[in-house]
Amino acid sequence: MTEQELIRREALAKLRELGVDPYPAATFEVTAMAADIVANYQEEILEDGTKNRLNFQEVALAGRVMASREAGKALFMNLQDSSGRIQLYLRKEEINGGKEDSPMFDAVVKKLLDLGDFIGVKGFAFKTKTGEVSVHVQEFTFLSKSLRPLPIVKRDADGNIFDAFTDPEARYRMRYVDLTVNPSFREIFIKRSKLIKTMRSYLDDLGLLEVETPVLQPIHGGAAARPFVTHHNTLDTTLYLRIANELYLKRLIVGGFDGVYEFAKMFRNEGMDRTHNPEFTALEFYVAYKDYHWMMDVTEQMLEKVARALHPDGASTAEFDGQVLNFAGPYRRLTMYEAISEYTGLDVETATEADLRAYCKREHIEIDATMGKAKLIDEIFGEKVEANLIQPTFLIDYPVEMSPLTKVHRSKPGLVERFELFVNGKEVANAYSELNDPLDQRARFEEQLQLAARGDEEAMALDEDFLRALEYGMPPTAGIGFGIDRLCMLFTGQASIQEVLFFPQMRPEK
RNA sequence: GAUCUCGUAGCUCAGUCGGUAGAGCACUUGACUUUUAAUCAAGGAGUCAUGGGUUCGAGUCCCAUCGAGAUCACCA
Repeated sequence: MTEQELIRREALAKLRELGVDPYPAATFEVTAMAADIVANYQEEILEDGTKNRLNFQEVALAGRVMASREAGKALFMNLQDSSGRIQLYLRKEEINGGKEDSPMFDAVVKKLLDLGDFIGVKGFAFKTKTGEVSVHVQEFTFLSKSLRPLPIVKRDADGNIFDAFTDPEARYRMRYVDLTVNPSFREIFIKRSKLIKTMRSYLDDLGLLEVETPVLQPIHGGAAARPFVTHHNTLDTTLYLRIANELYLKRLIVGGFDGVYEFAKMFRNEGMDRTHNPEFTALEFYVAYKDYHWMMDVTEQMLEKVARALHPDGASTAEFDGQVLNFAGPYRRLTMYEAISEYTGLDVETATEADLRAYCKREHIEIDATMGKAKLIDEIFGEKVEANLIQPTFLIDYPVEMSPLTKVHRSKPGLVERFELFVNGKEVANAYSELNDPLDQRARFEEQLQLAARGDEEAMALDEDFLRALEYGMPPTAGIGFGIDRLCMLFTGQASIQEVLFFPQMRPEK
């Protein structure tokens, strides 16, 4: 144990000796928040020059002590609650309750109270002679003793920051410390909550039903990714943590719900980097009797609402890496073929597989012999186009081979009715006119099985029960999935997914 | 998975050519009845990520391991 930790444990023991419970059980009734007092305290100066305090004259606050400045028989502290910080002013005679021999001020407050401890105070708001709104404490209660020193960040009058707690490893492993001492990171998570709340309320207004579907699945369908595998003892069977919930949500459309949505944790047993975490959050929703054109309109409306809800001035924009992204619709709609033509000059519609291979070779795009035309197109898109799609852009009409759950295009042979939304060069949503032809769906699954047989680890598994559901009949349906973490990154200006997850995956300590 | 960078006090960091481990904040003791990065005085605090090697001598050089970050690869 470090010296400072030992000192705190001794302080804990001494508090108990003095009859102060460091961890009391009783409710402490909080009646005011720090930020509210600081923002709204009012006083007036009367004609005779005396001050008249107008509000917050009986307040009770609770929080952590984040700074302490002794001044003889008085003491200033900064108290931090969930709303922010406020200065406290304590005087010996009041804290001691007028009793000469009381240990409360000299022993308890000045010696045994440490930075990071939780306290409750009662008193009245006032302005110090330097003009800072503060609370004059008349009653003081210990609420919880902290046994480890917090890496408290200091800030001077000009806003310069000292000793910022910045080590990413320590911040992610001890998010509780990060959140306590780094208020700017708190804001990211508040925005995340607001983003989800805005989406949920938009979908509720559309009349969709929020549902829950299994995380433990016997067949990991709906996407192409390596799953986490687990085992159920009673059933003695292998189960997978879901890589997607798409096939379950569609079963609910089959069952007669016209619109369903789920905010769902997904699990993919793949690499980690600044845009991938093994578990991440998706929003998926499916609406009967709609197509992907309708879904593009809805996406524009929803994201504009989100942008305005998160922007401090209610604007439809977000700033990322110096770029101003505008989420007000309509977004640019570009077919896959148009996009490639625009950024490479290639006409992929008429090009042969050999033409595309030659192009990739010339442009040093890595390919292998097993790739068909569709896969080559996808590679070229990824290398040459994707990074250019900064403002929200719908990329539409993909080759059928890459989209086993998507309905074939109503007029363009070889393509499917699919779009992906790109923002800042990254995919943030993926949507289809859902494939509801059960025979076509079976054929597509079988193609995937052939890919798997050829060694494609990410080919989609065949789900007999899902096919049975489609055979009973699914109405025409539009569906979409959003990467919530990546949206959060965009709206909070964060380059790393770890900054928008409370507890990003880390290697075990030690 | 590959490459690069990093790991020193609770936090942020310095540490020269290989020669007794440093600073600020935090902490301890004392002073101070409106301070605010409070101030002033004194003091304590370290398995230099871990293990090995080279050397008379390693925080420093070499190797391995662990952890983190970045870039790349992979990845709906």
